[in-house]
Amino acid sequence: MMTPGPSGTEHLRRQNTALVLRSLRSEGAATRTELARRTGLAKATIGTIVAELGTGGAISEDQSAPSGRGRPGRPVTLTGESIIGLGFEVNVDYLAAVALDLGGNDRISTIREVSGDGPPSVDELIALATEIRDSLVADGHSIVGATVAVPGLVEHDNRTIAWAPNLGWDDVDLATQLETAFGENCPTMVDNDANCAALAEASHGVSTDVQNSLYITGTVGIGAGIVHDGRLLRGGAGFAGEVGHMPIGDESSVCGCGRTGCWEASVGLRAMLRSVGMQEGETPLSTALAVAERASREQPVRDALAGLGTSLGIGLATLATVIDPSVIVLGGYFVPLGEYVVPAANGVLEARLPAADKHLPEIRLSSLGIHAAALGAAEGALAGVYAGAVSI
Amino acid sequence: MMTPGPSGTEHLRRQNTALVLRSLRSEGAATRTELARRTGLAKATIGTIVAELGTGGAISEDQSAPSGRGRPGRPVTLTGESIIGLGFEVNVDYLAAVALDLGGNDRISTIREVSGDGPPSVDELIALATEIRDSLVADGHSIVGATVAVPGLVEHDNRTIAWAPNLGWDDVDLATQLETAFGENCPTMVDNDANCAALAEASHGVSTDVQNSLYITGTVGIGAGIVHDGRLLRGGAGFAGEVGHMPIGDESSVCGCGRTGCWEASVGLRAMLRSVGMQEGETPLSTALAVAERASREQPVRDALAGLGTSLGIGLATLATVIDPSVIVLGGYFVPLGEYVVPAANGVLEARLPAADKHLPEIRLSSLGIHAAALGAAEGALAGVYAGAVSI
DNA sequence: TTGACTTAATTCACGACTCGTACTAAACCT
DNA sequence: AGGTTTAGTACGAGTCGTGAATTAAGTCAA
Repeated sequence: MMTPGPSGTEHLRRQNTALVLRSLRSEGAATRTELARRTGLAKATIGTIVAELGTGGAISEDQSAPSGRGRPGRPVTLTGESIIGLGFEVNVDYLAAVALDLGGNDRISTIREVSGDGPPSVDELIALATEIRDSLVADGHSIVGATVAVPGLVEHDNRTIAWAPNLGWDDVDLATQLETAFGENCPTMVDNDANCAALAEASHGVSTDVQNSLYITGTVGIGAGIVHDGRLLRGGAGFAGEVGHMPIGDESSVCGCGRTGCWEASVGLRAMLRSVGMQEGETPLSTALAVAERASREQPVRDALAGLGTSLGIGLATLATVIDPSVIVLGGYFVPLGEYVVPAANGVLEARLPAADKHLPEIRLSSLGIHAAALGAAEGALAGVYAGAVSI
Repeated sequence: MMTPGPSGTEHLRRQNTALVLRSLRSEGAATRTELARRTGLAKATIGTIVAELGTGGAISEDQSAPSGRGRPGRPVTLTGESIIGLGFEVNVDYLAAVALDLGGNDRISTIREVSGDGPPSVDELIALATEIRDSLVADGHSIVGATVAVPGLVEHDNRTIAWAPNLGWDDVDLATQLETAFGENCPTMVDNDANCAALAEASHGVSTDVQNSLYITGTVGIGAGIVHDGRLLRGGAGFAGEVGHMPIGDESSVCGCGRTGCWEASVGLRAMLRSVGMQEGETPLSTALAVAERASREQPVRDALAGLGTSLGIGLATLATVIDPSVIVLGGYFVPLGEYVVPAANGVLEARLPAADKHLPEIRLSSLGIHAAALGAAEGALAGVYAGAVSI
């Protein structure tokens, strides 16, 4: 049921160090005394931890802070410039990379279009990853880990891609390939892109204020990332969140997977375009922008989008009934169309949720854009530090 | 995102003590040397922990064990006779109580029919609870906690009933009422009955071998308990698992909640009876036994139950797509009808799950019967001990 | 029966950790 | 200048886990 390993005293120190780091991140810079109050640790303990963190380059000390009586405190700030987590996203038409330091600043944030046609190759990803890593290492940064977000199913060990139809990278042990490419010790993980985006919204986006959130990706397919009690819900085999194929849609609409009645056959990009009678553009986002532009002028388009919102709401109501998120974040193509689909979706939630009068999840629109998945991947790479699993 | 408190050295000891306890429970009795190997702790540490556990009455020591060469080890067994977790279940027509010791033996297991008609009163529960507690305390047992399972929504703090239509116990702060009734320090929690049953199956039932399971209650209503990574999934407000009202059923069937299309309007007890053309009996279980008896003789009944299995399968496929359980446990009235509904449900899972060829959840039938919820509640009361949160 | 051998459990000295108290440092106020 | 107030540090005490050495308790062979 639960199996953390044995704990020695140095584990205790990592735990408390992580506690200080989390406090600095979530509640901002503070003096040692203030940190002692926030964490409940003794002042002496805070002193040694902060000193250690200082030599490790995780924090910087602002000079003095005049405030009323007494000796002024010296607030420590979580800059962590030299401590970096790497995040990558592999998508059909681009590669994205984000380098996030402990302070939460993205020191690198890149999108690289894929050269030829067809999805990128593993070699292209490795080239991008090693290039970025090398430049960071050359600048004296120390990298604590890397995560790659992919559109597909990832094994539960977070190392191997089980099934990624859009990339054709089936059964690729991506984590090991990258680790050997990096040469040095740089623990690497692979995760689903929706999971990563959900983590990004929960740590840097619009759902930072809650512990339970549900992120919905909206492109041609529909995926979900579920954050429960601050942690990703991955499921027994790592395949949780493939909500696009929930059998709750119209039985007459055929899904790309060959089945009928899949949710994404009703609310995916193609279904949306069919309902408004428009053609697909360059990217899901540009397509949605074009639709939003027409919706601002034409009532029938607005009506069609409200219908889409209803279908969306039915799926969201199903999901909310099961996992009870505090916040639902809509991403991808739903963002530009938010004002047209969210009211209808909200109406369905109010009508269908068993505990609607007690508690209703709040629908919000993603604010992170195309970097979401890579940012969440980088955050995931840093997670071990904040959890006390990794020492710095 | 994560907020465990500060850790001192005594916390470390509790952590490692809990590690030993878990090892003893899940892998059985062992000598100190064997425990050191299993947990990774030093032999000296195991020695002191075992000694402490011995004086606390959690373990007992079998005398010697002749096995080949060398000094024979003295296996320690997790009897924990004096350390008790209490579990209660409040249902419409009965109260159940289970007293579970650390060794996993239920020392008391009682069902009490409710006297008058209508659901039991809070006073009846308190009477039963204090009676059982007093008799255990009189026998020298020490009670580490109590949990009450109720059919309804429980606030996220696990203390207050938010909504229990079948009991009429809305907005009752049951935890505080029981704690004051107990007098002494006996931390008490309240939880949903499906959650408790899920925990029971995961700790003593048919899903002990996996970390991710989904339990489905089948009575007039349908509920779910979700165990993810060995822990209950409760959701942002504690309302997760109200799957009976997922909007995935037949739009023409009216649910008891007044809506249409709820899953339980298609697979609840009443819907099942309608499909086979039979009347409701005394209890859901006796009703299902009568149906199973007729199904063993009449093909039309079997056909109707297969149809029910298909509806069941659609809901299970929806759930499995979202949370990816390794095992699905069917409880309540589904148990006697298992052989008639499971094959159809399995067929739907195979046809509908996106990753069906990679991984398919296994449907199993509950083995714990009517005590399931109370047993899980007792297990939940002991959970703090195994997690290292409570010292003994 | 005796003595070598093997394995289990305990003892002990050591290092790492946290904590509380006493002490020093650095400001402001009168 | 001297007092006051608050921040940070130094230090000893107590707890914990660890590894090596030691003791305990059997088997096995002669």
